[in-house]
Amino acid sequence: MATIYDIAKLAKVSPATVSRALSQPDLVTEATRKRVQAAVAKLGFVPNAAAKSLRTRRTGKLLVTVPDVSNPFFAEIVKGVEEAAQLEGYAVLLGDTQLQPEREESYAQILRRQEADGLIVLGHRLPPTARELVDELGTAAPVVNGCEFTPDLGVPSVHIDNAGAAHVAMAHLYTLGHRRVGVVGGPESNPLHHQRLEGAKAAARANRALRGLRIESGDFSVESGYEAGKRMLSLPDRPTAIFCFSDQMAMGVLAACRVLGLKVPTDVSVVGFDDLRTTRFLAPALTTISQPMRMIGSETVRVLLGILAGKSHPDGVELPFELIVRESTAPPRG
Amino acid sequence: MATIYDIAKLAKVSPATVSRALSQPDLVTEATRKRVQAAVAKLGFVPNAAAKSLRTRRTGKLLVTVPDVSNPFFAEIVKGVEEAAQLEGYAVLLGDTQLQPEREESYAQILRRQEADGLIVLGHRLPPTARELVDELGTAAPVVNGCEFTPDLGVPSVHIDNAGAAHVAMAHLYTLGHRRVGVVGGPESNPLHHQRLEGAKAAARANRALRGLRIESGDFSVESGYEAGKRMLSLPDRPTAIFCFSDQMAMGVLAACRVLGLKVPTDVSVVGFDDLRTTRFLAPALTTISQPMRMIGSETVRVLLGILAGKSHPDGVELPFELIVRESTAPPRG
DNA sequence: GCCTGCAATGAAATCGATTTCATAGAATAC
DNA sequence: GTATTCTATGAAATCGATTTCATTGCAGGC
Repeated sequence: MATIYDIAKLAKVSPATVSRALSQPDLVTEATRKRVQAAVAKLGFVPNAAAKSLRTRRTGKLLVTVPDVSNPFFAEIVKGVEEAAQLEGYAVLLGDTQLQPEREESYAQILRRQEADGLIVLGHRLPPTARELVDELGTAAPVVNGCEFTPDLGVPSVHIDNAGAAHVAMAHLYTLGHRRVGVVGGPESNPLHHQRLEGAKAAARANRALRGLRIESGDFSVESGYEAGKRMLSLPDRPTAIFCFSDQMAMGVLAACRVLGLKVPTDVSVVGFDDLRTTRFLAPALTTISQPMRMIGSETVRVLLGILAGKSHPDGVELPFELIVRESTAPPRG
Repeated sequence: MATIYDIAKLAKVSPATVSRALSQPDLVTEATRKRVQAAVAKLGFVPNAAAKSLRTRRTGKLLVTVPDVSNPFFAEIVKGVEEAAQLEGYAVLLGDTQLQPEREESYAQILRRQEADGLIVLGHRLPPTARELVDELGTAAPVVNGCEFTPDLGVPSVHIDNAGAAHVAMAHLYTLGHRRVGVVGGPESNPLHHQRLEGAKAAARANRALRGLRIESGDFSVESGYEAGKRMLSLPDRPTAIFCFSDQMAMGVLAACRVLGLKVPTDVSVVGFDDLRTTRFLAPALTTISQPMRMIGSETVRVLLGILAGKSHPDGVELPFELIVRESTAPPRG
């Protein structure tokens, strides 16, 4: 592997000049720049990243930790992150935490070792090492949260108004005339779950239907939606509509309906959350809350790079959502 | 940030000893190791990755390039990669190429700059820089291909027998009694597409049904499956069964059937490919070829680490597939 | 014609770890 | 008891870039 010294020798200049010719071209004459470039081309020189990063204290990498990349919701956000990062000249280090604290921590260490310039956490807690960093540096800590907003995290967050979105989804069902509405939520420990549940309850209250509200929790996966759906729909006074906190769970509920011989939306209305790319192709096409996943990803990058550039964004960013009405919701029968 | 020199001073040893105490503990006495560890704990020392990597020429990172992370098929493979990598102490750099040659190339450069120890390509071509590397180093080049096997790539590959799998899927349809069978393939340029098409044709030939074979191409996405399905099913002598080269396209075909008022499997049988986690929850549950995506991911890591350890795997690995019969296939009507 | 200021360059220090080589002292061999 | 091998450690070189500081030479000001 050729080094900057080899280039220097070949171009008959000092290594310092080579460095300048490559990273700050306007500091050298046209002539030397040309000579350096020629030498670079001839030897196929590529600067060593470790050496550069050791000196400059920049790695050009952003670390993203995600509970599960194979979950299409997160995959879409990661895609947005990657896209924005690449556009800004950064590479993406991906950490799949599987919600295991040890994995979360082990990825946070990567930031401490200065193997990445910043951290994007798609999840609701900061591992100890990241916590320390945030406590030390305050709003200058290069840590941003994506999609799961919790004020006590102490880092900027990019998210939608989850309570508001849940409210809108439920209001849609109440407006159609439903009174007994089921909610398939996320894990109890999840702040998203709580925010959405708050919104859902508020809507129920506003429609004097709190009593008809039934709540089950899942883990956002199709399987858990299927199970929760079966439980809920086997009740004697089963709900006439179900609002799920993810499209995947809604898909599970749809499958549960089929198994139980219930027609959607005739017997049961179903609303999802996320608007994954495939949801509109489900049978029936799913009514859902659309959230801008790509943009959540790209905005986290923007906020993070802002912090790296010295601008702090203590409050993060709130992005818009939208209720998309498709075929899976209708007035209750009779 | 504390450095190894600070630790050395505090522990009253030389930096060399600190380094040894941390990376090769059996080279130092128990006593000094303890002193060093105490100092490390006290100062919260974390070794600088760039410095380490500059000296050792190892980064502890593997680069994965993928056409589209938000495609659940690739997301699942990436998950397998991440899992295996983390288990072996490696981190994963993720590159989403969007099939754009410039992006592919820009990621290959990362390998050249020695920002990663190896490259996993999920795709069917090597960008120029990776090509060079492979030409230079031969089977010692730390480059592995995942899922899209082409012998002329010149790098080991982890994949299933795509032609064989397509053959099995088609044979299933012919055994049910179908004669007019449609195939929704991938892009013409895609080697996977060709291998599967070969297998499909062979099956058609073996069943004397070549004439009834109709071929459309998509791009593996739901949308393209939907379009291809509509085209195919609007024909006067429409096929009674359709084999899609991805579950996503099969999902699109299912949606097309609904729009055209055709029942699956009564009017049309549909077979997918991949067995994504959600396909069994589709309506109707999809008959498909199951391929071990996670394992494809983890095996690429294993092969790659093998190469880094000096073992070459010129032939790569072929993993098993399986036909999973669910509800979307049945004998043709009448 | 001399002084000042700027542009272009080079020498050498620097980033923070690892590793080679040398050395002192302890352990073993005979 | 002496020679020899280990063991534990330290000094200094090293990885490959960037950057500070110094120097040279030339243009412009007076």
